[in-house]
Amino acid sequence: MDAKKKQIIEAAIDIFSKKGSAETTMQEVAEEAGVGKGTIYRHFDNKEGLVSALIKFGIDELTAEIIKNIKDIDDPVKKLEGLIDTKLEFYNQNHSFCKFLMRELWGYKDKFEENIREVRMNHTVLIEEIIAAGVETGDFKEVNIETAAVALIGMVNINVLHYFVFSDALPEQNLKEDLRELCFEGLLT
Amino acid sequence: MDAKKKQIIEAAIDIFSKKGSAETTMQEVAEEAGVGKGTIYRHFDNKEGLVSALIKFGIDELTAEIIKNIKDIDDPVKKLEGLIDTKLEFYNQNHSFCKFLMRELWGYKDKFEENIREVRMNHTVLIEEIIAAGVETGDFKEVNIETAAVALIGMVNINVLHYFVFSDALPEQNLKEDLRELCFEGLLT
Amino acid sequence: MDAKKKQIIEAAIDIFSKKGSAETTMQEVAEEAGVGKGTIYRHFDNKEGLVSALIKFGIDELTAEIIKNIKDIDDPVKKLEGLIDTKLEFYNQNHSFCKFLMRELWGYKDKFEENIREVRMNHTVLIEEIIAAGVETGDFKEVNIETAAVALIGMVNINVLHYFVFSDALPEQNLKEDLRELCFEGLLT
Amino acid sequence: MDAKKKQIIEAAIDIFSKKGSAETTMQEVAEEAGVGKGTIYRHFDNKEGLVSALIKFGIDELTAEIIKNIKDIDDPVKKLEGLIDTKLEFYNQNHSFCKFLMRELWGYKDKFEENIREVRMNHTVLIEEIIAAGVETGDFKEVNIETAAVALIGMVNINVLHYFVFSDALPEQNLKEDLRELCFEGLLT
DNA sequence: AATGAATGAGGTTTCATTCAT
DNA sequence: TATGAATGAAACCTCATTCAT
Repeated sequence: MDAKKKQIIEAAIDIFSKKGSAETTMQEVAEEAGVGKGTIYRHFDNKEGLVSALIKFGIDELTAEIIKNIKDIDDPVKKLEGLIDTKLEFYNQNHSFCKFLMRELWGYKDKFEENIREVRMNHTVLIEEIIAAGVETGDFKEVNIETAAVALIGMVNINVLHYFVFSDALPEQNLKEDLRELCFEGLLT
Repeated sequence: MDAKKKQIIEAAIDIFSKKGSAETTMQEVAEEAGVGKGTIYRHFDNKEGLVSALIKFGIDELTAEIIKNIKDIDDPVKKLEGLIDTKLEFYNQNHSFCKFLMRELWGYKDKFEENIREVRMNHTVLIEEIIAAGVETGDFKEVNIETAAVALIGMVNINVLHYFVFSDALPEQNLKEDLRELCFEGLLT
Repeated sequence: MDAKKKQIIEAAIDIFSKKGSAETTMQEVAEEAGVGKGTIYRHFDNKEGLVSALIKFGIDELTAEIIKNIKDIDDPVKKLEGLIDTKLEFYNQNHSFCKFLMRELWGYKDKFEENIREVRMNHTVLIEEIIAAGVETGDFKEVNIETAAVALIGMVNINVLHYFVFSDALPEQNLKEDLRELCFEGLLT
Repeated sequence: MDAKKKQIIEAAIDIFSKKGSAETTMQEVAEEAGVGKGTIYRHFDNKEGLVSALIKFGIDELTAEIIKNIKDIDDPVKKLEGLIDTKLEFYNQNHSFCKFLMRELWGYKDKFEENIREVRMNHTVLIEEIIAAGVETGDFKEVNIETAAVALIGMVNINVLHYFVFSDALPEQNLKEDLRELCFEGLLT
């Protein structure tokens, strides 16, 4: 990828994640990236296009990371564990982007419809397939696949967002284990 | 409450939930409410104050509903069930508001800090207390209370948001049961 | 008409005629009119709409003036004389507007198509009808009506524009008579 | 002249005549000419210089053509006929340029002052001289030379522009004769 | 010499907010 | 008290021009 485009993407993620894309001006993005305003428009159609591109860029990286980490695992339980771990690690290493993503993602239907679809294809469906495989093997209960996948996403994402917003960092210990346990065995003793 | 203030709140929720508060003008809120723009400023300090008030208004209603429904229950498991049920029913009956709330809530730290605190006090903490009680009685595992509470919120809220965004309605059957099962017993057989 | 709208129209004509509409900013129009920029947009859709409205406004006034002055004349020769006189007087009394009109009118086809049509309907056709009547009565030669009407317009308008641009005023004497003579009897002795 | 400069001039005339110079970007001129943007600035100071050069270039060609065609004629009437004919033929063969010229020429005083003077020197004065000679010989009436010359220009130019704008071509027959007749003998029978 | 990526001043337009009626 | 015309700051985006390659 073009070096200048990468500069812009990184600057935009940083600054959007601090103030939100609506509260940030293109001027600020340009300054943060150390380029002229016009340069942003050479690489992205408009502000919405920039936001879109950031979402796609991040989701693609996360998805690639997940796939890399779980492609050689067969056991659905281990696969799901790997997925949770990868998500947590990715978010932890991409603090700003993570906040940005969680907040902009549930935007308004038509605005980034293309991206939301992409997210579903690359993310929800990925999880749905693992769960479906686990149901098939008898490892998982016969739950509604869609509900379970979305529940897993909500569980993990909202926890990450919660800790980032209120403590500026994930709890140092056991978040992984806690989430695994809640996900696999639930609250009851 | 002033009748006109209620008109404005209801109109604002409706229209904000369709297009997002950032994409909606005060003019549009005024028209939808059937009042003059100036009248909105008689009841709310400014646009941010209006958004804030809507969030508080909705959260208060939800919380009141939950408390009403579970205050006479002693068993932590039943209490949590009641909470999940009440949330789902409330969201289902307040379709627009629900979407608005989920989207605006994870806004940007300083913007609605007051409201986010309120939400935590009235909502997360409420759940934390129930879980803590359940841990006390031995009904629940010795999980991290905060993580578990937030996981529950994420699980429920993101599912609701997901179905509202992609299907415009909650699944007709079993969402309650599915979420209860995932929450209490997890995925594993 | 709204008093503020009139202020804007007059200011816009003044300033557009000095620098051309493309070289003038809405800010300048607002300042000249003594109103806020936003006020212009309450009365006109956008800059193009403003230019359009000015053209229509002026043409309508000119046409009304012409019709008022020649409606009671039957003789085609006198009618055409009245028309030439009225145009010269109107332009002379509306110095700025005249320059503005001549320059913006021959703009680019699709830009003000509606207005150009209006000008033709209200102006060229008006002249064509007088000439046609004169041909009928035998006062005028059997010329191509359209060519003759446009020639008359060009003769008068370009002279007015010429003198306004190069001398800032019409020649003090005889322009009327000179144009009448050229129009009716031509150059030859 | 430099081959590349000619490419640029021709491309610029083409594209300016379609959309107007204000609505055309240097980028578009460069693309149409098949050169880089920078190359245009090697041959012209800036955009205004380019427009200026086009006007001068065209006027010079037209003037040269006229002079070539009438330099051997002595009779003022025939001379003026030759001038009208040459103008019509030149415009007819340079459709785009003609529209461009007519529209940009009556621009704003200080913008192309140099060019407007040039046009006057090369064009109006040329006509004034012929008319003056005709008055001298007794062929023409004792009209105001300046008014008559400008009237002739307006008559011819506005007709050409009119037909180009509304019919995309000059009338197939008799325009020359009609204009000669109007110019020399006027409308009256 | 030729290019086109980069720039940033400057333009149009929107919209939260005010205030005279 | 209620209104909505008026305001002008501020945002997005364009494009003439420059300059490193």
